[in-house]
Amino acid sequence: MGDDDRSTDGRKARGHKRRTEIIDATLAVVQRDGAAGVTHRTVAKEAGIPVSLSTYYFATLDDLLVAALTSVTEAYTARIRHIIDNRDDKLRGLAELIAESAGTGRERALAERELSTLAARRPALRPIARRWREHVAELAQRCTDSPDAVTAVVAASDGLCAAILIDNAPGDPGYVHAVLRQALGVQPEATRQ
Amino acid sequence: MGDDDRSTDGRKARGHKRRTEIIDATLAVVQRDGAAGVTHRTVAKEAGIPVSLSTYYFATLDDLLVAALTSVTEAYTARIRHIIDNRDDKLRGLAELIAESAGTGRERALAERELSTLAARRPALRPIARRWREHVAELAQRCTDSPDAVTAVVAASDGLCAAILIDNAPGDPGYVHAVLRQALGVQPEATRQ
DNA sequence: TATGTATTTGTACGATAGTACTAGTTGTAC
DNA sequence: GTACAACTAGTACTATCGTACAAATACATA
Repeated sequence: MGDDDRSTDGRKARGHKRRTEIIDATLAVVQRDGAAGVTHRTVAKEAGIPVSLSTYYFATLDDLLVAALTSVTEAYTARIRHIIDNRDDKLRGLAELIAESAGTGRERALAERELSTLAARRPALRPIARRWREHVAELAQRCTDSPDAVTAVVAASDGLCAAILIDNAPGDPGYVHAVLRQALGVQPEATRQ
Repeated sequence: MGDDDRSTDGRKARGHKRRTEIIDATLAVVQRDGAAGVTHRTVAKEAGIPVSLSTYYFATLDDLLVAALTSVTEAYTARIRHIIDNRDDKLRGLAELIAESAGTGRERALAERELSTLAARRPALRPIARRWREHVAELAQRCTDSPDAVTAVVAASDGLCAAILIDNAPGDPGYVHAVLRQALGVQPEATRQ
């Protein structure tokens, strides 16, 4: 009756943990070498496990990429949902989240974009990639009644991310916030929360 | 003194033509199978030429992808420039260009996005990918004096493209135009050309 | 403790990749 | 026409890929 992880977790829990480790290793590879660099071997090396263990949890490479994209998207949508539920100045929260992409999470954001591009070509992945967009839309709906404004905010959010990544611009939350407000159509002196 | 293409073109011109053919074949492969499907062999097969001919014009696979991205981006920026120079209702022209992505050019637009994502990871390609963004900005500057509005339009343009591609939405020029106007911050009854 | 299942590992096979190499062909300039 | 350079083509080498497979180990449960 040891008290280390192995004994207390149970097989099912440990299996789930391994799965998560492999997904994390996959994301690390995507961050470092891009989606094209993802192979069972590179992932296994990153995770410090034999190749056959990677194929044990993800029979095909496609399964692995799907799982990685799902994981990334769920994490992102969770953050947006948190802003929607707990934040008064939602647009500001969104701006900070976007700006953060340029800071510590730049490579991470790049990986997300790469995986989302991958999703455009795989119908099975489209619903997943679409989800974060729906969450941003829901956030925007709390700030305006205009459908066009909602669409503009969603599109601008995506475009701002891309701009920050490609232009390698500094992710200034204030600047991003100003642009989002512009897309929202609010007057600077009369911002709706 | 023949009058067929081979004789009149000269060696240099024919070489350039071959180069273009290979680039087009590359874009066709990207459209069909994505950037990951681009290999010297698939491109050569698509172009109907032996593999070694592809490597003759593009020593490495990277050279080929760089050339393909450059070609795509130049074509796109040329169209934007045409709108800037010859169109009165510039925002409308931009909207139509974006909406067109969902119609006949959907696969094409998808290829462009894929290649642009590729560019985010290769510093050498960033200036090229950035160029179309600068052109859109220039277009927007003809419609407003607000820097934030310009940024919003550029970001929204990119985001709208992505939305159309991923959500597979219908590319309605009127709708796109409305959203762009929203980003621009003009009132529906007082559109500044 | 015994057993069955989940997990882990090492190894191997066929396919395909990038790219180098050599030889043949074509067009141009003298 | 002759020589030179550009172009075209076939082939082969090495590396790495996805994936399959069998054996070994660990662990929960009876």
